[in-house]
Amino acid sequence: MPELPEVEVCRRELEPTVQGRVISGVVTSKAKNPFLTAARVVRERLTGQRILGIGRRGKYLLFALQDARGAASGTLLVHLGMTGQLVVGTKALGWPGNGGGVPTDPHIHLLLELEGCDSPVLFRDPRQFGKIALLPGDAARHPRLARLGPDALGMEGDALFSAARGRKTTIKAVLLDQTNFAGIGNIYADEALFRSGVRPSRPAHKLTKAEAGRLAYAVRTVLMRAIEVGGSSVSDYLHPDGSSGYFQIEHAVYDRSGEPCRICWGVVKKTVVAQRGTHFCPRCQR
DNA sequence: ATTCCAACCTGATAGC
DNA sequence: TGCTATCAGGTTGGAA
Repeated sequence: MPELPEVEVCRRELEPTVQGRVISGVVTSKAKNPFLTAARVVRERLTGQRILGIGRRGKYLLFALQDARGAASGTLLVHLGMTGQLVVGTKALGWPGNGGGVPTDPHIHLLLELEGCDSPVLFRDPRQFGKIALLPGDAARHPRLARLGPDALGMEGDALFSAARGRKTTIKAVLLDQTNFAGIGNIYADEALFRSGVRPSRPAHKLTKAEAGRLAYAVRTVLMRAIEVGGSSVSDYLHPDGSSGYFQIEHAVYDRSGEPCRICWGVVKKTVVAQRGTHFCPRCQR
């Protein structure tokens, strides 16, 4: 569920509280899956580092680090996966505080104590699809980042047209492929396709230049709008009364199968495209 | 080279 | 009521 807008909102809200602060303590969970870098190494290498700021590449957050002497000392990479969340938390989550103890919530995989902060930064992820890695040197060369295409926020029609040209797969698969453009997930693929009137199952090579232009515009605007209203949290998709973000209120098709299309009043359908649940309006999208 | 699909994991829910 | 089966999804890595 966290896609580019949710990650960007997270970055913007978290940065002011961590920027310039020194990490005074690190706690990790026993879970194995989230750690691309061994938990012990994360604890040892992160302690004492200063966070210069938070960047973003697609759905990845990149914490720029500096050592005690003021030299750049690498990057903490965080991917939220599907259920990951980065929050500034307190004892409500079962952490005794003051450098002692372990969070009672087993889903908290990383806890950063910051000098001068009462509350630690927590990375919580029940399904453990999220990832934590510590990258020395040039983060961009890490395989996880090196393969990513340009940020989807800047998608241009021409670039989308060339990415789609000659492909035997569907246009939705092209949007979801992070090597083409980074940041689009299932929700915003469906929403952007709806806004541009393109059916998700359309063979990518049949997309016209005009459609590519409209779709790229739809991608940019839907991502920007979602960021504006705080993203959408649908990990709780069966109770979409919107506790975290507000964008799910504006979803035109995602998780709306069987409901009326907001444009034509036809029925929104759900199928499988690119091995994902896919929502669209058969009348508005051709 | 490109596309497809299983696997990773947990929690919510549908069905029996 | 309580159990089991199914599904959700981002990414990778291996198969087709």
